[in-house]
Amino acid sequence: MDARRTSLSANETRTRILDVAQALFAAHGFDATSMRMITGDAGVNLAAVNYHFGSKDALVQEVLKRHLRPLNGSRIQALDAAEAAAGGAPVKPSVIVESFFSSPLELAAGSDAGREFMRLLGRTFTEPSPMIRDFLVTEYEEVIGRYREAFCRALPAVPVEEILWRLHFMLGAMSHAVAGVDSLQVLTGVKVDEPDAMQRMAPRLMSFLLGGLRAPLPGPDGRIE
Amino acid sequence: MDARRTSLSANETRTRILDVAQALFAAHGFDATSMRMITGDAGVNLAAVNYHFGSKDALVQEVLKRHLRPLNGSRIQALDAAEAAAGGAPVKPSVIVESFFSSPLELAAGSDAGREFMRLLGRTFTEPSPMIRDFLVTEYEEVIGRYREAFCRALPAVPVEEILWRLHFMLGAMSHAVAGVDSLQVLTGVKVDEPDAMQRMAPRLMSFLLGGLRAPLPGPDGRIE
DNA sequence: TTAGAATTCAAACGTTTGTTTGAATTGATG
DNA sequence: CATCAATTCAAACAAACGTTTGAATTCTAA
Repeated sequence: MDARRTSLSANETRTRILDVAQALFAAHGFDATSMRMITGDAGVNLAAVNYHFGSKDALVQEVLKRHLRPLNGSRIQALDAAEAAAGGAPVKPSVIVESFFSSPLELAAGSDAGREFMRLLGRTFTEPSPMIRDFLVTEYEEVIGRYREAFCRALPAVPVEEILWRLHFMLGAMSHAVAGVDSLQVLTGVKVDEPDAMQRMAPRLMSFLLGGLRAPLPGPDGRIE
Repeated sequence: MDARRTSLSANETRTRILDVAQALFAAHGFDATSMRMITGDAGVNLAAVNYHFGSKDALVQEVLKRHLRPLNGSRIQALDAAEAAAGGAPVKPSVIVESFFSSPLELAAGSDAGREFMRLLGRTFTEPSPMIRDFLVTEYEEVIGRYREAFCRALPAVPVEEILWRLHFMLGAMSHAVAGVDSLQVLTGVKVDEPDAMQRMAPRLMSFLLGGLRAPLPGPDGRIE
């Protein structure tokens, strides 16, 4: 009826669905977000999600892929650059950590949508659904492999298993930190919701991660020192 | 029809529901676990949950409370003991960390059910549901307050906000680590499923946390050193 | 302008969800 | 043994879920 535009272009419908779905997934979780909530908020027909994406599961994957692909791409790019700068020599652990964690932190600090996505991604790691589990394994396979190799070259004296544990811990710390984890947020009083929270958090998290990475390994008896 | 016992005692029905619910919640998440799955696996009638607990939400809270109450109780007990041992003087940060994190790690290492519960608890932190959020805030209020105070007394030179950030990071690292986070588990190759995984993880995590806690604070410009 | 593909739409599909009901059964107490 | 409360049970409830359908509409090209 409008003189200018009476309906959305096909691509605009897609991106509006993706934007709204990301916001709702982040706010309520995948299961608690219904197709009717998504299409309602997006102002599109209920059948639009199935038409454009096939199913709700496919939409979930598409929402995650949209920003995760570029994110892991820039992680690999950063590691490539660091290795090139090192010229054959192993890259320093701190540089590896920095190149792995600066991309997501910049994404989270860059825009509201970026913060929203990282919050969603942090929650996604704890999703037990096989579909999401398989998706994450596929998406992270390459980047984790590259960084594991880089760590092993940088710390040849440290057993691989120890490196994997620390990588696991670091991923968990960042994941929870950017996810906000509202409960802990309220408990600790740290406000992750504010727009500039990520800028203030990033250097603190990076320092914490490097401190953890450099911590002395526990002896065979479990004693720390 | 059995000569020995034809039905369950009322309390046995309750605990069987709690046990089965905990296992299913940990395996599939709260939303993806239906009342019919719970009552079916427990071998009780569908209406039993509503009769004994009132609602599914109430069952969720009861499952969490059952082990979280004693867990946070022993945390406070450990801090009490540490403060008594210090006799008026501030408790060393490493001792505070140890007293906070050793209880959950022991719980996770003690039994399959303990590991299962800690895995569930780790996932619970990322649940966006208001009901769970409010529940966690209430349950953690006291213990977080006590430990925050202890940290502030131990590190008077460090601003409160910095302490809260680090507490937040440490909680995230442990939470993710014990939750297993199957995706990362597969990616990093770290097997958290095995029975003795927690015993091997605990000292490594503790060392990592202390390293992060002791890391240098970033300067006002965000530089680490 | 017209034919055909792409997209939108309202309506309904069959399932599954958590919860409730009222009768049947069990356990404890007198 | 009789009584009453506690518990279990099969059955049904309304509501919400993801998905499908076929017609209506819009867009694209010839």
